[in-house]
Amino acid sequence: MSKKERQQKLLQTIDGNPFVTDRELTRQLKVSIQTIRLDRLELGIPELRERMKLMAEHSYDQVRSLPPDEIVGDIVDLQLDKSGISIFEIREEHVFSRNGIARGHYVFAQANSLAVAVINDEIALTASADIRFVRMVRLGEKCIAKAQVRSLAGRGGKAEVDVFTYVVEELVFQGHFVVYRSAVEE
Amino acid sequence: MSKKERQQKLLQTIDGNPFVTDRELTRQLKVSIQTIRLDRLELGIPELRERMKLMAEHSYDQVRSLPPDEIVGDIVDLQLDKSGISIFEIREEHVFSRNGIARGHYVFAQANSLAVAVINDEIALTASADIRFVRMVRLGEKCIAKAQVRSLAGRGGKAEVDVFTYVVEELVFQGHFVVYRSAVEE
DNA sequence: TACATATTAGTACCTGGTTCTAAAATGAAA
DNA sequence: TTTCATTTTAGAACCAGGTACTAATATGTA
Repeated sequence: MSKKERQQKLLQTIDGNPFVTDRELTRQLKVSIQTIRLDRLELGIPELRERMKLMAEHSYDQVRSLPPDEIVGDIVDLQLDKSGISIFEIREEHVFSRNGIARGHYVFAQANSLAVAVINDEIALTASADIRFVRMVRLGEKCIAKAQVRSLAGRGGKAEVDVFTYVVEELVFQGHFVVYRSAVEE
Repeated sequence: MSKKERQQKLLQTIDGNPFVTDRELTRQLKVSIQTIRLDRLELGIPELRERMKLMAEHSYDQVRSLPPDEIVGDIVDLQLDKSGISIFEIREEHVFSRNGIARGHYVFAQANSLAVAVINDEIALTASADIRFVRMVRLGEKCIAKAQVRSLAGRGGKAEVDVFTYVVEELVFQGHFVVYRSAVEE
């Protein structure tokens, strides 16, 4: 493998998983750790901790600068174990090309992500869900999902989260999620 | 200032700025660094790097939405209006970085895609669904989703599709989908 | 005065690096 | 084949921001 190829692969790998350490990269690319570090230097890729810091700052800024009605990012408001709001714009790649209607799983994914994000626990996984697609969502529409934590069992229990998704003022989706939460590491 | 008061202030300070180091905290609270660390220990506040890592993972997991693929999973068998089988392998990009467990919406997306694909109609949209994540799916596992059409109203009506997803022989997901079908172009 | 609690000090050690120097391997041109 | 540049590897010193542990000293209070 040439240097160019390796650096290409390095970029891809780190892009696919930014939490990878140099040591893990040596195993994947079969070169010494010094080479990895020279490559990162040449490519301008910061070290793991710096990458995590940048991501953390970015998300922190996002949640901080909560623009009341402006549409910017994904999660615009998050009160752990209480509520959250996320915004998702339906684009080309989310719709059936035939009719411009959003595929259900994108609308679900937004709600599911939010339901999981709002639960303040190391591990939060969806256990079950009861969902209803109230009306079709079309290309270009902005889905505003609002989550409310309804009940919250102690650590290691289950939480119930209701999510309502609106386009402007109109309800397009509703879901009742049971989220499994646990601090255990299995 | 009492211990309680100080710990209260510590919580507030870190909450207000999670990127603060212990050294900076000593300056603000006028106690030794050991006291700061004992306080963090008692309050269960992780160290700066761990805090940043958690934030980064949280936002990263959140940001990762579904791939812009038309259909999630490979459909390997399809008998329109009857049944279908799709295979989907859980890879890096589908799991929570922290624990390698698949995000629920991918498993849902596979089932949803299949439920829609199995309906032989110009437009087929998910109307509602009742789903259950039976067990967690892990990195590298192959999900085999099997769909069965249960009932089929005439054109313009609703169809009911059951999807069961397995890893090897083990059931990991089950869902009952109500799919809206229509030849109308609205 | 005695005792418990709280605080401070100091050391060894950890991860995941940076920075620097230097040796070895590899490849291509003369 | 020799020569030279590039590439790769190695190793040591050092860094931030900690943890874990031991031990000494303050401080309040009964």
